[in-house]
This record gives sequence, C-alpha cells and structure tokens, in this order.
Amino acid sequence: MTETHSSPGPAQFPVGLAPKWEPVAVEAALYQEWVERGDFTADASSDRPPFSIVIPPPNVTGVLHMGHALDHTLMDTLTRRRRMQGYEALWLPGMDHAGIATQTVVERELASEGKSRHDLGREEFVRRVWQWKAQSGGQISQQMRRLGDGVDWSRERFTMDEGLSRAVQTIFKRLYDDDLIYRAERIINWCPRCQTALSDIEVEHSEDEGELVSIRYGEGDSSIVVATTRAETMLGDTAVAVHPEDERYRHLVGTEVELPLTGRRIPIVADEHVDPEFGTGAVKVTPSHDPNDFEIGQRHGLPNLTVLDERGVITAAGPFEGLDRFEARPAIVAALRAEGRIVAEKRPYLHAVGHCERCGTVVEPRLSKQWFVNVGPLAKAAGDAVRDGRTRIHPPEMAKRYFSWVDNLHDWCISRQLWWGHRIPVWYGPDGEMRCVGPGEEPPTGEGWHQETDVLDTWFSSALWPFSTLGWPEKTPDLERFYPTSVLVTGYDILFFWVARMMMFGLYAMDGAQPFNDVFLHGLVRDSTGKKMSKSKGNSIDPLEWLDRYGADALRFTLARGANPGADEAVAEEWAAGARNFGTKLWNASRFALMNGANTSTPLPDRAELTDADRWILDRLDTVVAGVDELFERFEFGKACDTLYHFVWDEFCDWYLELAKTQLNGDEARATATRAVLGHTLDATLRLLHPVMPFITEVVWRELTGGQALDRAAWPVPSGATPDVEAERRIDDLRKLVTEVRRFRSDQGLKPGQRVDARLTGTAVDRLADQLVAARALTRLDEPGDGFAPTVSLEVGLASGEMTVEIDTSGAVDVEAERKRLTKDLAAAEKELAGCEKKLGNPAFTEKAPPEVRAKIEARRETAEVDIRRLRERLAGLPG
RNA sequence: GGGCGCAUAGCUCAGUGGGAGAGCACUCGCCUUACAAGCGAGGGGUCGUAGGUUCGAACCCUACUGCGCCCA
Repeated sequence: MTETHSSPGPAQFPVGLAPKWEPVAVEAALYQEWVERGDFTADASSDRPPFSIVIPPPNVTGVLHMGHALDHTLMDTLTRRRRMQGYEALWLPGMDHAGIATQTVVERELASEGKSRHDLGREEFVRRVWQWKAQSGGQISQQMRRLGDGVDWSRERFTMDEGLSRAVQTIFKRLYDDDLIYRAERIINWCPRCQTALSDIEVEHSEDEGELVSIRYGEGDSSIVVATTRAETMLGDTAVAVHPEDERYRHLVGTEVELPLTGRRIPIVADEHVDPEFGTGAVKVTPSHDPNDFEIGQRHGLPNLTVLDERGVITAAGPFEGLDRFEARPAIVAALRAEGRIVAEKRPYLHAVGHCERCGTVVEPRLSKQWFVNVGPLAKAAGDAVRDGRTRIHPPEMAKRYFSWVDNLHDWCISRQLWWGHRIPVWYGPDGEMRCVGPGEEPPTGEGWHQETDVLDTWFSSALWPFSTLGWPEKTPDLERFYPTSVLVTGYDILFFWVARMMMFGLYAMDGAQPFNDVFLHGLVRDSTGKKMSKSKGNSIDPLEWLDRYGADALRFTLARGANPGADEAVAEEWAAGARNFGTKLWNASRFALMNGANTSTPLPDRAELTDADRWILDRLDTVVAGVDELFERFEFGKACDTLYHFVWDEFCDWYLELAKTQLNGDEARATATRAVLGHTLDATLRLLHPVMPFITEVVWRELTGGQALDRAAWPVPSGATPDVEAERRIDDLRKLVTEVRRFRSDQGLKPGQRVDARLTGTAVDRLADQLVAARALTRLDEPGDGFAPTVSLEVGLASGEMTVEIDTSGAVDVEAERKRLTKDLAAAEKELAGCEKKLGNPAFTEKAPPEVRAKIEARRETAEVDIRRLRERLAGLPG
C-alpha cells in the first residue's frame, strides 16, 4: 500500500514520498494490513509482560462522537506505546446492549409499521431486536476502524452474547445466595415514558419552574395549611405531618382533618423529618408517590394509597380519573380554589425536579416491587481498594468524588421493566416460592412456575466487563493473564455509573482482585467556546467529518494534544486544521530528508566526528525521548504531544534541517554523517509520534527504514550519551545571531531573498567559526567582496562573546527604523537592569536568597549592562 | 445546603516561589531550490478583586466576586 505513495524503481536513495500526504487515500488499507497481520491480536501464551485495557463499551445504538474519539485516542496511544515497549498488549473491544435505548429504537421502528412490542410478544420482539442489531447496530465498530483503533477484534464482545450472559447469571446467583440481591417493595424512580424503573443515578436533577400551592385541609380551628409542588398527589394523601417541636401545631397532632375533594379523614402526625421552616411547616403525606412520605408512612403505619398508574395517569375514582398528572394538577388546584381552599400560590416556583437520564421525562416516584443489590459490603470493598492504593485514580482529586459516592451508597435498583436485556433468573412458584437458577441448572417446571419478567439494568452487565470479557466465570488463559487490567480510561462523567460498579463486582467476583490497577479519568470534549456539546444546542461536532477532511492522525492529535488531566477540553475546526498542518510539516520534512539520503542503515558516527548541530539535535532528541516517555507514563497526553510538536517543528524543521543543508553540501564524510543523523532523528521521532499519529508515521517510517511494521517496532530510549553543553551553547548562539540579523534585515526593509555583503567581526567570531557558513546561509549574507563599503552595522551579544555584523545595503538605510528598534531594546534592557539592581541592592535578598539565584541575577545584571552600553553607543552613532 | 474545580494575551489553554508562555487569531514582508496546509519578522497580558505570608507571589494562605461540575 505504500506503493501508492512511492515512486517505483530503484534509486540511490529512497525518494519515495508523494509530494502531498493524503490521509484518506491510505488509512483504510493500512489499517486493514495491521489487522490482517494480527498486530493487534494479543497472545495469552507469550512470555511478554501483560498490558490490558478493556474498552468502555459503547452503546450498540451509538455512533462515534467526540467523546469516544478522545477516549479511544488515549487508549490507543497507551496500548500502542506498551506494545512497542514489548508488552503483550491487549485492548479489548465490544459494545453493550443499551436496554432502554435499543428497545426504544426498535419500538419506534415497529411504531412506524403501526405495531407495538405487545403485538409481537416478548420472544418475537427480542428476535426483532437481534435482527435490528445485525442490520443497523454497532455502526461504531466500523467508525473505530477509521480512527485507527488498535483493538483486538478477535476478542470483541457484546454484553448480550452467550458468554457474557452466562457471567451475568453466574454473578446474580452468587449474589442472591449471599443475600446481596433481594426483592422488595420500595419507592423507586419510574419513567412513565420508558415504562421502567431507574436507578438513582439514572435520574438527573434540574432546577425547574413549578408552583408552590398552599392548601387548607380541614375546617376552622382544626384546619391546617400544607404547601406542595405536587397538588395532584393530594388524592393519595394519607396524613398531614408536622414537626414534633412545632408549637404552632402541637395541639393538632393526633387529631384528624378531612382531605378535600375526597371526604376521607386523615390523621395529623408528628415526625422529625418535617422541616418547620419550609412553607407552613406542615406537609401532606403521600406514601405511594414520594420517597420521604413513604418513610414517614412506614414510621406511622400509614396506608399506601396509589393514585397514579405507570403512565402517570390518575387512577383515583372520581372526576379526575384518567387525567395525565400534568393535566390533573391545574384541574385539582381549580377544584380546590372553587372550594376556597387555596391559601397561597407561588408561581413560578423554582425547585429540583428529577428527569429520566435517557429521555428527559419527569421521573415519577412509584411504589413497586423491584430487585436490589445490597451494596453495603461491595461498596466498602470498592472504597478500600482505592484507599489501599491497589487501584489508583488519576487525577487524584477525582478519588474524593469516588469515596463520597461509594461511602454513601443506597441500594441499587437493578430490575427494569423491559424485554431487551438479561432476564432475571428467578422463578416464582405457585405457592409463593422463589428460586434463583444458576447457569446450567434446570429451572423448575410444573404447574404455576414462571420466570420473573423483568430484565437487569444494562450497567449490571457492564459492571462485569473487565472479567466477563476475558472469559469469567471460566478460568481462561486470558483471565489468568490479563486480569487485573492495567488501566481503565474513561470520562469522569461515568465514574459512578460504571467505574465504581466494576470495582464492586470485580472485587467480589475475583476474590478481592481489583479490576484495574489504574483509572484514568479524562475530561469532556466541548465546543470552541467551552460549552458542552449537545444536540439541542446544535453545537456538536461530528468526528467523522474531521476524519474526512483532515484524516485520522489530525483528529487524534487534536484530541490528544488538548487532553490535560483534570480538565475538559475545547475543540474547534481550526485546531484540527492545525494538527493536519503539523502532519503536513512532518511529511514535507521527511520528504526532504529522504530526498537527501537520510537513512537508518548508516550507523551514527562517533560523537567526536559530528558537528555541533548534530550533537545538539541528538542531545535534544534524547531529552525529548525521556520527557515524552515520562509524560505518557503520567497520562500527560497534552504535554507529550506539545513537546513533540515543538521538537519537530521548532527544532528539527526550523533549525536542524536548515543546518543540515549546509552540511549536505560539505564533503562526502560530512554528508554521510548528516544523512545518518537525519535518519536517526527522524526514526526516533516517528516512533515517539506513532502511538498518537499511527498512519502518517507508519508510511514515512517504511520509506525511511525499509521496515514493515512501525506498530511493532521498539519504543525509543535515550542514548545515554553525555550531552554536549558547549555544542548546545554554540547552536543557541547561532540561532540568536541568525534571528537578530533577520530582525535587522526586516527592520531595514531588505527583502528576504536579497543577498548582501557583510563582514563579521568580534570576539565571538573565532568561537563560532564552525557555525559561520551556516549563519551566512541562513541570513543571506555573502563574504565581503572588493570595494566592500558597509552602510549599517549590528552588534549582537552572545554567550560566546560579541559579534559585529557590518552590512553593505547598497545605499538605502532606514535610520528611523533602527532608532526605533534600538530605543525599544534599550528600554527593555534598562528595565531589566533596574529590576536586577533593586534585588541585589536589598540586603534581605543577598542574605536570604539561595546563592544560585543570586548568581543568576548578577549575571543578568551584567548582560543588561553590556546591552545598555552597546545600545547607547549605537544610538549615539546614528546619523541625524 | 454539602463537596470539588476554575478565573493568565482577542479565543482555547499550559505554567504552581526567583527572567509572563503555546496553539489559533492579528500586523508587516516573502511563491528563499521539503513545505503558501508554508517561510521570516512583529504587536498584544496591572496573571479576577482585596488583604496576608515571604528577601521575593501568576504560583502559598484568607476573604470576596464570578463561572462550571458533582451530590443532597
């Protein structure tokens, strides 16, 4: 496939790269090649150290969004790096069955045919869902290929597949037998649209506008006023409650009042839970439709009266029967008003309202029989694993959220009134028996036995993911080898939904072995102004569009470069274009290097035979290799990418390649050495960039090395050479000299391409003798010819000494521009000097500051003094 | 109400005790033989406010203001 980018035929040096890098033309085929060669397939029997990541399973209904793209880029980067480091690296892909979402999709499809799931029946409906999955589900797995995800497709799993279903049944049975799963009648969160129970964390609270209505119950002296935001539930009231210490109502406690509109008489009870400060200090008690009221009801032995059905429709007999809860509310208030019972109304009234996380419908607290996980011991273990440091959470501030959640956890409602999902393996007998059936066991047969109709929360099966995907409950080689997984990478927004639950179940199922050693929680991807992306705001960016326009490497680099631990990241199209430009830069630099014979087959010459520029770039490379490695190790993706970006662009391209040009024009030995340094530096750089930008680096690397698989090549390590600080200083001087001359030329209005004669003098000339050819080339200054007549001059202070550059501009001299420049530089130098002198003149500073700081300030003072003297002389010497 | 976090250039963000940085945007000059998706040069910030600690604070402490998130 590199053929498409290679010009055929033998050449003395490879000259293979096309003039332009066109990612979309190459990516798919290259990815296919990696997969077919088995580069991503882990071998459980190898003797390499294991490294494993399980993917946060995307929904089977899902398509790739920016959050996935970020998450996957980071996981792929970690995995590819470990693979290069010689680990047996497994990144295991898969999807979850997304109970509510998937059922909704298929029901919608049925609705368009005029049918409901009940028309089909359970078995046929489930068959239909599988059919839907085969045809339209899992689009994301194709999109992951476009991103370049190096996952082991041979191990792809789905939460509803046979093995994982067996894992679900196994752990359910085990938890049931350990009394960690139970069935009970409780107030749960009910979504009237999805028609199912939800767990506490599937409810999103928001401050919504509602109304606060004060209603008078009873008559005369014995009447009492209650305030409520849910007037419609008054039909189900079975008491009024006040605080026991509340003097206002003490005389009423124990009496009864008549509940308006119903004629029922209900007691007034005293309960500590009531807040005397809220409203009138008296609250209506509706045990069937409010969790707090339910508890008050339990304490006082009140009856539970259900007045709303599963659709949120009034069931209480009477004029309101059949009204939806939101229609019933004004109707009931109107009826009460007609009776003169409305004492006060506050509208709008802001209060917290729970919404279904999936569909946004207002959640209805509902009394019903559900299945729960008794989380006590599980949550304790999950907290301890992090407290003990067996699992490390990054960034560490997130651990506080984790603890506050697992340490204050309510039992988890796991039953869902859906058809798509793992059906609860419990059978009910004719005489009220209940039997939990484990895998391989025969369910009870006979008259009156039937299976529970509810299925389990999707997160229940997701919580098993790190071990169910590896074959649990069987003791498979994969499980032996890859559990605990090395690191879990996901957004902090699903810390509770998923991470904490995996901890609970992993520790339980695996005899106390944690599911992962590290948890890396990244931020959320936001739009260019930092707002959360959402469909309703219309500010979502489709990563597939960026893949089309800029290629996978650019998308990945954009997201990885913006990933700073603990922070969300904003992205915009310009960012992606910048990343694409970086790829282009790397491509062009590589093309130049290859055209000039860069190679990795020539060994690097001894350092003594290298130039300052060679030693400088190699030393810088060593620093970058060590730095980038360390940054990746600490999940500092953004900084690692930034380091590479600046090394490639600002050092390798802007300076080394330019210096290499003069070296390549030198004698054959110099040219050969330069080709080796170019090749070596490029080689290591490509390896470092490969985990983040796998495609372009692979293509270039093959041209450079003739190798076949950068994804299996070794991760670079520092050479161990002692850095040549003198060479670095001279190169720094060279860079400063060149920049100063360019600045001067720019000020003087000399065109960049215009060659002028110049004479170099000063103490630095001899010390930088080896750099002067390059310096002249980079500044387009020629050796002075006959009749050289300098018209302007420039003095540059360098670490190696001073350099005076006298230039023949052939007449035109812009004195004012130079005066302006010198004045500005002088002001800066004077400010610097003043700052240094202030410090050094302060006895407290000279006594207390560390010697190295003092020495540094003294050196700065000296530099400033020299600069000031030089600048003043120059200014004085200007004509006019 | 409890907890966590953030406030640095026009925008998005690094920087966590000792010379204010990057990317993008902006200005000027360039088709300079790898690259105009580029090259060269440049402008731009009382580091949210007020105190405190320190020889020295963008950085540490306190309060305040504003914003965001999580939980109740």
